[in-house]
Amino acid sequence: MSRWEPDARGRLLRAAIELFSERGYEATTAAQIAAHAGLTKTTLFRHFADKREILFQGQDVLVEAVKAGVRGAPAEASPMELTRAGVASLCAAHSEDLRDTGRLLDPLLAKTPELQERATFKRSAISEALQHALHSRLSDIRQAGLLADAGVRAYYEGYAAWMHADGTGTLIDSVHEELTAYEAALRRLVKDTPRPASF
Amino acid sequence: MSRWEPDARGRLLRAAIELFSERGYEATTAAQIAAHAGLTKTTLFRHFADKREILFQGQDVLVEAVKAGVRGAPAEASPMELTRAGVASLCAAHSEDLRDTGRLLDPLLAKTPELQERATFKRSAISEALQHALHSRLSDIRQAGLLADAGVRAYYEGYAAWMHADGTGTLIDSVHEELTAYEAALRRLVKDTPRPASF
DNA sequence: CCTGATGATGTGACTGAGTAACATCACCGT
DNA sequence: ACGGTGATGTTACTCAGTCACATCATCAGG
Repeated sequence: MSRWEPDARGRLLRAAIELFSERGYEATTAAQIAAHAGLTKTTLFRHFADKREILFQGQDVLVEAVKAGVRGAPAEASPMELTRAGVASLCAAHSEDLRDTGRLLDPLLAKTPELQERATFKRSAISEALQHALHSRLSDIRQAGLLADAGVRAYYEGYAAWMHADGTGTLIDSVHEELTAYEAALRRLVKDTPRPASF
Repeated sequence: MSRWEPDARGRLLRAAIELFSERGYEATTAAQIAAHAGLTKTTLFRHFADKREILFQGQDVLVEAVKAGVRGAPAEASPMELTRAGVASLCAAHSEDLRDTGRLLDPLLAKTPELQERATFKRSAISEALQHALHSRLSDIRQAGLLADAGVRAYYEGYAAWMHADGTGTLIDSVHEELTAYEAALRRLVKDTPRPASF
């Protein structure tokens, strides 16, 4: 299977992270990334649709994972449990070095609006997938939307907490914890809000 | 105040919409847009940071509006009422021809991923602004997040409904209606979910 | 061991987005 | 009339991304 140097995509990812971290995203040329990975600009764009996509490769997997997670949930699952199943499947879909990669990616995202835009788009794709999956099991499209938002929030914030933590906790535990907190916040919200909230 | 032909930004917007609708986004050159508006490519990029931004000009106003709306809400307002104040202010921040512009923009967005990405980014900017504004009045950051998501959902869906409707209803009514529906969905969600929603 | 098919890569040339330096021109106040 | 200011035009440039074509490493089969 493997001819030439294997794992061109992985090499390009590492090269991109390294160069972006040194010189910044805009100051790094696509040709430089390719050369640093022992390839050419043309080959780079054979693997990725554009420069940003190097860093966000494999996010499509997450969209599929979240759908599969909801689809695979037991028939008697409550709306919240369906959401949990979706984000749990999301967590399981990652590779092991996500923590290290994430730690390198995080500061880059923080200072590069162009990358934030792509990250936001990927997040919304996951959110939409989760919403549609939930909708097919819930009938109420608005509940599906609210749960999708809550689930994706819990996922991203659980991920951030897990990434920055030194401990040996797992991603999925961190996300579950976050989702539980969101569920509680939601309960408090409804309880404390007067019924006729008109105007 | 007005020298030369006035309202360069508006002319560029109309030119862009027209050409994008005819030939598509990618097939339209920045120079063509500029020429169609009686300007030059350089001048176009003096007004807008990039090609997409022509269509999304003025969205910064919305971010400010949502902040101001929450800030201006009465001290005794409930969380849901704060959210309502934010999105109401959002609705009020629009120009009158939004309906027509939106109807032209909508099909473009539907078939141009590059534009969807920017639209998603703008939406997330509004959502973040709403969340921060709510957080400063609510202390619970997770409630702020959930409410921001619900509010922005109601805003965008209310907007879509209002835009496609032939009637003479107002934007704010459509959005309020949507937000009420979301509040109801939220109540049902909490009521129907068993308390120990673990696993 | 040769040979042709296949698929990943390289080369060179091209279009278009976006930038920058410098020149120009319309208006406005004096 | 005159000078200042700000919006625009001109020209040339870098870089992202594309395309047609050439190359080369591997593998299957003779």
